[in-house]
Amino acid sequence: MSGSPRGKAPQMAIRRLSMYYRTLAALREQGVESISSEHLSALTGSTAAQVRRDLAYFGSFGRRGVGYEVHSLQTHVQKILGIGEGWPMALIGVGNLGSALLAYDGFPRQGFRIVEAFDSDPRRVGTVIRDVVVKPMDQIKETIQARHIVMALLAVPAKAAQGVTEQLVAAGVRCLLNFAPVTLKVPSHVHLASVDLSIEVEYLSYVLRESVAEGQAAEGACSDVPRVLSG
Amino acid sequence: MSGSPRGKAPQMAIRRLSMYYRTLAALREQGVESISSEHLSALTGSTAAQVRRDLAYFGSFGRRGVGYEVHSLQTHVQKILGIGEGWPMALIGVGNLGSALLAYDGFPRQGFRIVEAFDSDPRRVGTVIRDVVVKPMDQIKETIQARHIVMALLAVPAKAAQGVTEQLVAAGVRCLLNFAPVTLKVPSHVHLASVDLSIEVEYLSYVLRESVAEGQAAEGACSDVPRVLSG
DNA sequence: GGGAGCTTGTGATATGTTTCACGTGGCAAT
DNA sequence: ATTGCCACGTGAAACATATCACAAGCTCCC
Repeated sequence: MSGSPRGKAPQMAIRRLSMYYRTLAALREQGVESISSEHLSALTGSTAAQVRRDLAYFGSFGRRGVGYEVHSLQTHVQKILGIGEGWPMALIGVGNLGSALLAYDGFPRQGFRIVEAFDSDPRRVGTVIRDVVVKPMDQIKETIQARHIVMALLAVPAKAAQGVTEQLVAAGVRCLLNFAPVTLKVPSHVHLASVDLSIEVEYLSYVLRESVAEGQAAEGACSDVPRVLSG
Repeated sequence: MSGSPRGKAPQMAIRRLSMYYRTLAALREQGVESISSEHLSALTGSTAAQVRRDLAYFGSFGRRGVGYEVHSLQTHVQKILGIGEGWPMALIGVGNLGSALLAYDGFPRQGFRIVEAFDSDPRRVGTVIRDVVVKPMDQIKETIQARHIVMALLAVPAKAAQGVTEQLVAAGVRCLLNFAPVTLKVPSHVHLASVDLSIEVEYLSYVLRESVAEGQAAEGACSDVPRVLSG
C-alpha cells in the first residue's frame, strides 16, 4: 500500500513507468477498467515480468488472479513520477525548437507548464507565444526566484548553453532538460537530462550500417532502444 | 587496425561514441592534435576506462604511452558510426517540431540532410522551407523509393504516427526516429529510436521528488544520467 | 467449502555493462 | 642501451539489470 521503494529503481524502470502512465491514461479514456501485466506490456513494448518488477520497486498495486485496476494504478504511477505537482517550467531560447516546445501539448496534458520564456535576441523579447511573454535574459534570476521555478528547458545554441546553465543554477533551478548538443557541467545537486538529436540519428546510422553489413537477415533486431543520457 | 568488432558494443557505447566524435571535432578546430582517454573522458562526462573500452569494441586506435591522435581517431569513429555516408532523410510532419528539425543545423554538420518533407495539411503542402518543398502524404512511397531514402523523422501527431509508420515501412524505410509520444510497432528489420519529451520531463520530475524527499543532502547525486531513449 | 484457473509479487538465476588493475608497448632522456 | 615513466588495451571482478519460474492470493463456480 505504501509508496516506499524497496530497493532502488533503475532509471530505465522510471522511463518505462512514464510509458505505462501514458498507456493507462489512454485506456481510461477508452473505458477500460482493468488490465493485466501481460496486456500492459504488449501495449508498451515491454514484457509482463518487467511490468510487474518495475511496479514492485514501489509497492503492490495489483490483485493476484485479477490484474490491475486502471484508474488506481494510474494514480499510483502519477504519484511516483511526481506528475500533477504542477511543476512550473522555464524555457530558455525561443528559436525554432523553443517555439516548438512552447506549442507542445504533451507538457500541459501531463501537468507540466512552461510559464516563462527567455531569449537573448531583442527582436524576440516582448513577443507573446501561447500566452507566454518572452523576457530578456537578464531577468532570468529574478523571475525564476520570484516564481519558484525549479525546472528549465534549455533550447539555446551550443555555444551559449554552458553560460546559461550557470545562470540557471545560480537562480536556483534544480532540474535541466538540455537540447543543445554539448556536455554540460552542473553541480551534483542539479539533475540533468539531455535530448540530443545528433546522437539519435548517429545511433540509427550505426545500426543501419551494421545490419546492412551483417546481412540484414540477422533479424534479432528490436523495436525499442532504451535510451538515456543525461548528464 | 581493422574495424572488426570483437564482441558486441552496447547501445550506450554507441551513443557515447557520438559524444566522442563531436568532442574530437571541436578539439580539431582548436588545433589539438593528441588526447588521452583521461582527458577525453573529462570532456564528455565519461570515465577513462569507459572511453578505452568503448573504442576497444571496434579496434585499437591509440598508442600506448602517448594517447590518441585526434584526427585519426575522429576518422575512425566517423566510419564506425556511418557518418559521412550522407544518408538522405525524409521528414514527415512539418508542424512546429518538424520545422525546427528542418532548421536544425546539427544534421547537415554531421552529414545528414533532410531532402524531402511531407505533410497532410493542404495549406502546408507546396511551401518551401530551407530549400525543401513540402509534398502531400500520398507521394511518400514513390518519392522515398525514387530517392532511395532509408531514414525518416516522424514528427506527426500521436494519433497519426502508427499509420504513417506503416506507409514508411511499406515504402522501404529502414530507420525511424520517432518524436510522437506513442509506442510504435515496426517489423524487426526496421530500426526505431524515439525522442519522447514527456518521458524526459517525467524522469526529471521523479528524481526531483526523490531528492527533495530524501533530504537533498544525499549528495551521491550525479551529474550524468545514463539516458536512453528510444523505442 | 473446496477445487480449478488465473495473475500477481518475488526469490533465484542469467545476462549485460561498468569498473578495476595490470601487462604491454612506446617515448624520452641519460 | 638502459632506465623511468606514461597511457593504452584487456582479462577478470564487481555491479546492475532483466528474465525465469513458482508460491501466494484472489475469484468463480460447483
